Amino acid sequence: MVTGSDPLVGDNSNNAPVDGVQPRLTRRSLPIALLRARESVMAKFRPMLARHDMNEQQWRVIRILGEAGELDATELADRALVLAPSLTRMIKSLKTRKLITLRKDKEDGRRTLISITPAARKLIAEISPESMQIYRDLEKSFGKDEMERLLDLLEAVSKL
Amino acid sequence: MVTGSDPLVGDNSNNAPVDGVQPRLTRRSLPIALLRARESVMAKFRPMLARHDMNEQQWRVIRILGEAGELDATELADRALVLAPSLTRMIKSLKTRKLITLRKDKEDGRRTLISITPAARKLIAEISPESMQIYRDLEKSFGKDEMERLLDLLEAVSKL
DNA sequence: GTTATTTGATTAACATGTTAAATATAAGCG
DNA sequence: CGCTTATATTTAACATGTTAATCAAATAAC
Repeated sequence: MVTGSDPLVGDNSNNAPVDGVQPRLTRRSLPIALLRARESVMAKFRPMLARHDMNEQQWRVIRILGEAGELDATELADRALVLAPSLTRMIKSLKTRKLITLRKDKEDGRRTLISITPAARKLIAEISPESMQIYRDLEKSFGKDEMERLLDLLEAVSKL
Repeated sequence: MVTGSDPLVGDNSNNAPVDGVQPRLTRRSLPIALLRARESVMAKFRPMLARHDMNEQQWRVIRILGEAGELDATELADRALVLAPSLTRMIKSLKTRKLITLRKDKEDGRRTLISITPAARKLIAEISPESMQIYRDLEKSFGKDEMERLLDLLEAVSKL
C-alpha cells in the first residue's frame, strides 16, 4: 500500500524519475569522471598560467613548439590537442604577442611552419619551474605509484 | 668532437630546444593524458548524440535533470560540470526546443527551478540504450576491472 | 528597520570547441 | 598537359569555456 507521505513512492511533485531505468548513467560515468578529474587538476595550474597571461591551450602550443622545434600547423594541432580552426585563431594572437613566427614551407606551399621566438623561450623558462612544482605537489599528495598507474590506464584508454 | 652532420648536436636549424631542460613536460603529463583520454572516449559517443541533435553538455544537463528531477540552476550547473554563464545560454536554447521548463522558486525569488518535459524524457529513453551499448562495448574492450580501477583513481584525483 | 553584505542568475567580452564549407596547393591519372 | 582527387589551412557560424561586471533578491549587521 502506498501513502502520500512516503518519499520513495510519493506524488513525484518534483518531477523526479519514476523508476531506476537508467543504470549507471551519471554515477561512475567515465566521460564525466574524466572531465571532473581534469577540472580538478587544471584548477591547480590555471591561476599560475593566468599570472603569465596564458591559458591552457596557449601553454600547450608554446610548450610543444619549445620541445619539438618548428612544426607545421597540422602536426602542431595534433600534438597540442587543439582543432585546426582553433589553432588558426591562436596563431594570430600568438603572432601579435610576438611569441611565434611563421614561414611558408618551400617544398609544399600549403604548409605553414611555426616556431617560437626567444621571448617565448623566456616565458617557458619562467613557467616551467612553477609548473613542475605544482606537478610535484600533485604527485606527492596523490602518490607517485598511483600517478603512474593512472597514467598507464589513461594511455590505454586513449588507444581504444 | 662535433661534426656539422651529426643530427644530435648539429646546427639546430629547425629551432629545436638545445638541451633536455624540460623534464616531463609533455611526456606523461597528467592534464594532457586526461584530455587525450577524454577525447578518445567522447569520440565514441559524439556521433550518436549528434544524430539526436545533442552535444555533450546538453546531454549531461538533460540526463541529470532526468535523474534528479527539478533542480535550481546553480545545483544543475554544478552537477553537469558546466559554468553558470554557459548554462544560462543552454537554458534558452533547451527551452526553445521545449526540452525543459522553468519556474521561479516561491521561497527564494533569486532561484530558477528547472525541470525536463515529457519530450525530453522521450529523448532520454531513445538515447540511453544507445549510450549504454557504447559504454558496454567500451567496458568490454578495456576490461571491466581496469575500468573500475580507472574510475577509482579518477575519483581520487577529483578530490585532491 | 535601514544599510551593507552575500548569493543566484544574467550579461558582456573574448577565447576555444565543433562542424561544414571554401580556398589554395599538391599529387595522381588518363 | 588537363582534369580529378587529396591535403593543408582558413573562414564561417554557432556553441561552450572563462573571467569580470551587473542586477535583483535574500540575509546579516548595525
